[in-house]
Amino acid sequence: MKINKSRYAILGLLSMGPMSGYDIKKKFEKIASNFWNESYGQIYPILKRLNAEGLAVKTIEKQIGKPDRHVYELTRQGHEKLMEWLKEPVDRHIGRHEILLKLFFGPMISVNDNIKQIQQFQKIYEKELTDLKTIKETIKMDHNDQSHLPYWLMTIRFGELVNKALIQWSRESCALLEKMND
Amino acid sequence: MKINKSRYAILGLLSMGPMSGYDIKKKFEKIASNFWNESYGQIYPILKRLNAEGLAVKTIEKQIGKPDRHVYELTRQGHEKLMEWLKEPVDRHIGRHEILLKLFFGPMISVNDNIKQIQQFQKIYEKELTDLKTIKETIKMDHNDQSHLPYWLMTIRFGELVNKALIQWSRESCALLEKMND
DNA sequence: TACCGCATGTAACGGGTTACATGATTGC
DNA sequence: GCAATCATGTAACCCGTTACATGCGGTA
Repeated sequence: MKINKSRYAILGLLSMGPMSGYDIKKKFEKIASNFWNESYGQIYPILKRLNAEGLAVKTIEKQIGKPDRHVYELTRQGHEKLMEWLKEPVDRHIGRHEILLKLFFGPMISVNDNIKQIQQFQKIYEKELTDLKTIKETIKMDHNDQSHLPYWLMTIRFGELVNKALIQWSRESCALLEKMND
Repeated sequence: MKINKSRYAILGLLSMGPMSGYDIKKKFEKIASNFWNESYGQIYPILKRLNAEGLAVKTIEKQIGKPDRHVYELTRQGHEKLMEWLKEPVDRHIGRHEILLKLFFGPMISVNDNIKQIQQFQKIYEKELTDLKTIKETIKMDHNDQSHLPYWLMTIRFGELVNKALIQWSRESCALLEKMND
């Protein structure tokens, strides 16, 4: 059994207020880019389907000088579908980290080349850790009602802990490889 | 630009010795299930392509009472293609953890329902942590040459650190939500 | 008798990204 | 004059899983 997460991601954003496809993309980039993103290629067809299935209603807002906005609002059924999904247990998520695959075949290249790979990997997550600080500030500004903030901060904390673990692993692994070099 | 990781995963396994599609699947399950898996729907077509592109050669081993084995062996070009890829820098990997998406819309359901979600999430990674011990033992048996072992243990260590971080996050988050309940 | 392991493969489907098409306004 | 922002959408891909088809031999 396979469920479409993007569908629920969009349903979820709409639950916080009426929005257009364009708004949805921007919102994800602004406040959830640390763990989620959606492309227009997903968003627009999904909105169409949500509308067809009676989970959202569409209103067209005319604008002058700018294209029309197609604003979607959740129906009661939409809210219910979302809540159902929120209560369903999550399933295991396999990482498929490319660095692990490369390291798995480590002996094919030199120890130094492996060290370089890990160092580059480490840099990615060090940057991510500093980026998280910016997102944290952004969401503290953005939340309209009190209720979302604690949950949003949990997603930040998740990123902090995981990134720190990845950095620690990088340091450990490099140290190990450097010992092998002697 | 988009590269096919499965292709290189298979190329990598073949670099450790001639193998059939069936062997490849079993090998991944046995020694890399903590971070990688491939389905037959990927493996067989990829092997066909590797052969067509001159990266692997195919030999058919007849067996009695069992189906023929189509054994693939890397060519020199195959080895080179693999080494090239191993040296290419890895790119950022966005998690798309369903639990974070659900938590993001946490206020839609009760605090207790959110706690339940996190507890279930935590259980998954506690189990994963104990499973890692088994895999660790398996790979200590399985490695034929000395060279791979340290790298394989690094992939295990990766899992240990990340899973521990996820468990810690679960505990912290549950504690936070329980405080909100009062 | 029924299922599991061995072993190959394909077809259908669903998920997701990227590139493209359109077109007005605003700012450098 | 050029790029960016606003705003919608589609088509072509690639990636990946699942289900199915085939068929022998051993075990419970």
